[in-house]
Amino acid sequence: MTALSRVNAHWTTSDYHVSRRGIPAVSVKWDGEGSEVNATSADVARHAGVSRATVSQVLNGYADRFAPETAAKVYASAEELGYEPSAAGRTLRRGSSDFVVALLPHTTFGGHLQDLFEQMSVALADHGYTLVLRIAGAATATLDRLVAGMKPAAVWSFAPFTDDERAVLDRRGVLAIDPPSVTQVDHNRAIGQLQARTLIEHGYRRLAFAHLQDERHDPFGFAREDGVREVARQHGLDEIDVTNVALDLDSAVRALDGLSAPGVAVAAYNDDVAMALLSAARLRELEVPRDLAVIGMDRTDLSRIAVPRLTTIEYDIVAASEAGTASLLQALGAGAPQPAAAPAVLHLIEGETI
Amino acid sequence: MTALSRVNAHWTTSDYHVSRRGIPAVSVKWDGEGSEVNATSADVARHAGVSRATVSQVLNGYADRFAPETAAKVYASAEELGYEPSAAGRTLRRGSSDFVVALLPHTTFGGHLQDLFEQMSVALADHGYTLVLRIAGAATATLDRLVAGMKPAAVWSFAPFTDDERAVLDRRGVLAIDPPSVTQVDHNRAIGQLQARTLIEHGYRRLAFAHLQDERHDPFGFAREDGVREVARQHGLDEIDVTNVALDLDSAVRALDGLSAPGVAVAAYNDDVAMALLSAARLRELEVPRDLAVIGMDRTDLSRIAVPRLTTIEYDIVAASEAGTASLLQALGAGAPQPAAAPAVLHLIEGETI
DNA sequence: TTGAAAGCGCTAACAG
DNA sequence: CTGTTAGCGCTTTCAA
Repeated sequence: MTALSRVNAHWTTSDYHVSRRGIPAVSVKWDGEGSEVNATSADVARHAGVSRATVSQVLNGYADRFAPETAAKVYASAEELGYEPSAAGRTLRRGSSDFVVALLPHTTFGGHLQDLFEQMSVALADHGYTLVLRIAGAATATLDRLVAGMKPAAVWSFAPFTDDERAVLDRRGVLAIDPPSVTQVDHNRAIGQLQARTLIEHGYRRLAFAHLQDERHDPFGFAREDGVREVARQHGLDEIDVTNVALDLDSAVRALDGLSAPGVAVAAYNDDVAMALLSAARLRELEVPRDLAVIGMDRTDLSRIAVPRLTTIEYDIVAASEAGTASLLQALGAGAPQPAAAPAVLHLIEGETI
Repeated sequence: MTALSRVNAHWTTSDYHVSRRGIPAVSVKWDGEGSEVNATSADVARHAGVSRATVSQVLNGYADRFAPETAAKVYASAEELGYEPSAAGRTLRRGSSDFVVALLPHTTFGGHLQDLFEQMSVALADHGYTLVLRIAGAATATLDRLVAGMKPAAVWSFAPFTDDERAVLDRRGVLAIDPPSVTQVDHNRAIGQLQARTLIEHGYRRLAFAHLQDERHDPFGFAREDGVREVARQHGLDEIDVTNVALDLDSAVRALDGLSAPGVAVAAYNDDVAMALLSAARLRELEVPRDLAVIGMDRTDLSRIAVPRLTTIEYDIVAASEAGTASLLQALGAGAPQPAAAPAVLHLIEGETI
């Protein structure tokens, strides 16, 4: 995994390489040479000796209305010509396209997000949908253009829609799918709860939560904090401390100084925050975990490399995404059977920091 | 920045929230109540008291062919009705859409990539294009479907296209833009050179390069290694050592043991690799930078938090992306003036590890 | 069991 | 200066 790894090439304008193959003036000959480009359904029909209507029907799942050999001819013809239906034509006729737009959250954009989208891409492709991605934070005006222009079958978001996004999607009448904030909160709460329970099991009685202090909007931190607090109360502990950590050493040291360490056990928003606190502890010559205990969240590669290794929680994004995909397909009316039960997605990763 | 931060919510199928606003049967009344959804150019024309052709012309940059007040009526009408042209209709007519597909490299997917795409989104939107993202590396069959169906104005890639991708794009006759591998190599070479020069300026005479050993394809490492080697030779140093580091402690320790430290100065593929080596050095009780010098690449947040702070190189992705966007627009025929000179994109970040 | 015809929204050529 | 017309590729009645 290379969650940390950044993009790392650069170029100048003149360095780019542009190519476009000559587009043949007429689309299809008699299968003359090599595979053809951009065959239309009319081409397929002619090649198969049937009408365009027949091609359309057969290729859209109504093959059983036709004689088997007719259907076979159509399939063969489409295959030979490398036919892919034009999204434009179909969209125009049907009123909405087969594209599904997924909004990429700007907040969390780790290395594993692509695994999620890859899983979704494949699952959706099986049902004839094509997944495209959009940066969520980008101006909602361009979202409006995208939705109005592309007429996607659905817009899906990993994080709850902002009010602006919601307004645009409603106005354009597009199927909009996001996790309702309530549940999102509950699940993030579960993360906080797991962190707190783990700390308490290890004997800690003074808990704290360290937020990531970031310029970007953080939709998750407060729910996690609540999860920690809740468990602390259930165990009759003192009210938890709450602090903010930006990803620089000064900020981490300041946060640590405010924490009335030694002896406190911190649930960190994520592994970055946890690592920052560990560095701060080292500067202050606190011993981990004796003087300061820390549990992270995410199981980044670097958290495993740290000395001592960070105790953290792993989130199985692929397992989680399968559930998300299922709900998306269900909303689209593509009868995906529901998975029997939600799979476990949270795993405690042992380290030496608690 | 939260390059490290992973996605961190989870959900089950039943948790998702689905909504679709009722779509009005008829698109436009006499501007009766609130803004209308999905007005067509015919609606705009009727509302403005002109023909559809006039609307089309005015809205596509030929307003000067008409009387000023006619154009004004059209603009006002479109505005009032919230008109966004249908991509499907336009695509059908024109043969290609206004979408530009950007392929997301699977290899490097750091937190800053979204800044790049945001910059591109805005720049393209100014010229009437809409950027959508695709995970590269996902089955090329779905790329084929996407290209054949969406008929994008261009497909742009940050990393050179694979042969499969190139074949699909050629076959569909779509404008394909990627950095040619030669230049890509040269620029990565510049990164290696800068690392080596920096180490040498600090007095080191025995250099090494540490690759990231990763399951994913690494298109950049070898060029960087070459850059380091080249500078080492120019300065008459011994041949450089080369090693591989996976992102776990065992691997890093093994690599370090093979390096004939103490005394060696390592140019790391990226900050992750550098951090792994620093952890290994700590385990082996080597003192940094006396026994082991390390320079990274990327300037991750955690590299700044490390004690001692990592000396590294920052890559200004937004400056770099501007050049990329310019070349894209140029290829699209949207006459973007070339930036005068390529901006500096590589910056040395001082730390205490060399 | 299959085909003919209409029309989705748009733009380009041409006519007035 | 502006409008009429045709047709991009597809799917969906409806008729044969």
